[in-house]
Amino acid sequence: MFFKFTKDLIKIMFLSTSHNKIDLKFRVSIPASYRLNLDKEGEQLILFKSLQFKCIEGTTSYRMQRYIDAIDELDALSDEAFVLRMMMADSFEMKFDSGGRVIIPETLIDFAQLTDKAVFMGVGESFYIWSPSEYKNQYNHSQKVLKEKGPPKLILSKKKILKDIDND
Amino acid sequence: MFFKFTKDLIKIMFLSTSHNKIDLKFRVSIPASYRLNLDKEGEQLILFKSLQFKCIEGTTSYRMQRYIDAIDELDALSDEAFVLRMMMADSFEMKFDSGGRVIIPETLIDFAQLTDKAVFMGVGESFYIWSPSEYKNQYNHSQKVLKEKGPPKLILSKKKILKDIDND
DNA sequence: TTGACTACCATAATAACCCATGATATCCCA
DNA sequence: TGGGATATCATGGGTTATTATGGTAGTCAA
Repeated sequence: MFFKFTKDLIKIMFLSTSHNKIDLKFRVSIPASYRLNLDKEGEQLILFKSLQFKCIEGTTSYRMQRYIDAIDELDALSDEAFVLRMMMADSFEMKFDSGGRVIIPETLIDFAQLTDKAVFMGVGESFYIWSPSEYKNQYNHSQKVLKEKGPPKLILSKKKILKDIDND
Repeated sequence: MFFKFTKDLIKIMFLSTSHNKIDLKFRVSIPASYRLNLDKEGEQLILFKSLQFKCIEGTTSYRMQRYIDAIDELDALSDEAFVLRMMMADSFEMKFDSGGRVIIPETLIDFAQLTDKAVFMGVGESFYIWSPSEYKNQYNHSQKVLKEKGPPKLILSKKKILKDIDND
């Protein structure tokens, strides 16, 4: 029963990576699998400047609301809240053309330093749009960490328990 | 209640090994027993690059969702988050054709260096897809360890401990 | 009327879908 | 328990639908 409940909480998943072209009109195809997930949930696509990286972040209006709520938790007059609000102000609701493309706003193009190629990187509840070179940096970094530190531990609670047992 | 929850967590879905053909369209049959288990649970199949080996790992969307949830718990700039995000990005939700086959994404084919044969190896909650040669390497390695160190005693005791946890 | 934007059409490549078949596994009843 | 009937499995191949992307004609505002 509890298990079932947890299962029902499963939200949208953006997965996989694809390299799509940005044409002269700043149009770019959103990967079909992302679109399907959005359609299925009846969600709008929001694009905004990533708060952590030099890339565009894409997510649903639902999750965007959660970001906004998070800002409200902060001291309204703090520098932090101010910065977050400025970033959020540059978020856009996207409209698809009949071919599943959107026009990326210029301010986002500039922010992520996109030219003619966009790398879509699905990371679960949201996805990133990188320039190919920035994507490569991100990829190389993760590979380096993986090599040096090995796979992340204690991700899943059961694994953690087993690991503790193993180490006895 | 808690028993049910725990039980579902340790459900064994994938067992046995089989050698299947990859055809010219990159299609490969997922072993029927794996499919049956997925169907029974109403789960989608996710394939992704293994973090540990040069192989593809297969698991359920439920399990992938738990990785996604774990990301939100982490500092977004932590090493673990980097690795997990890249794992999402290298994950793909599979669609079966009427014959129980999937098309393996090119990036996964390349990563696991697959050509015309795939070895499916069920390991409980997930399964691996190896190239025949890499599978052989791993198999030989495990045999060597077995010979040198003897059978791992951990396996039995671990089960016992899990059983104890179940019965709490 | 020009320029920018938007809503459609066009197309080549690819993936999804469908039906077929030989091989193996399973069933069933004498 | 044997062995023929039946179902299922892995695999092949052809047809249709979808995807990513290029192009064009219509719209609106200055």
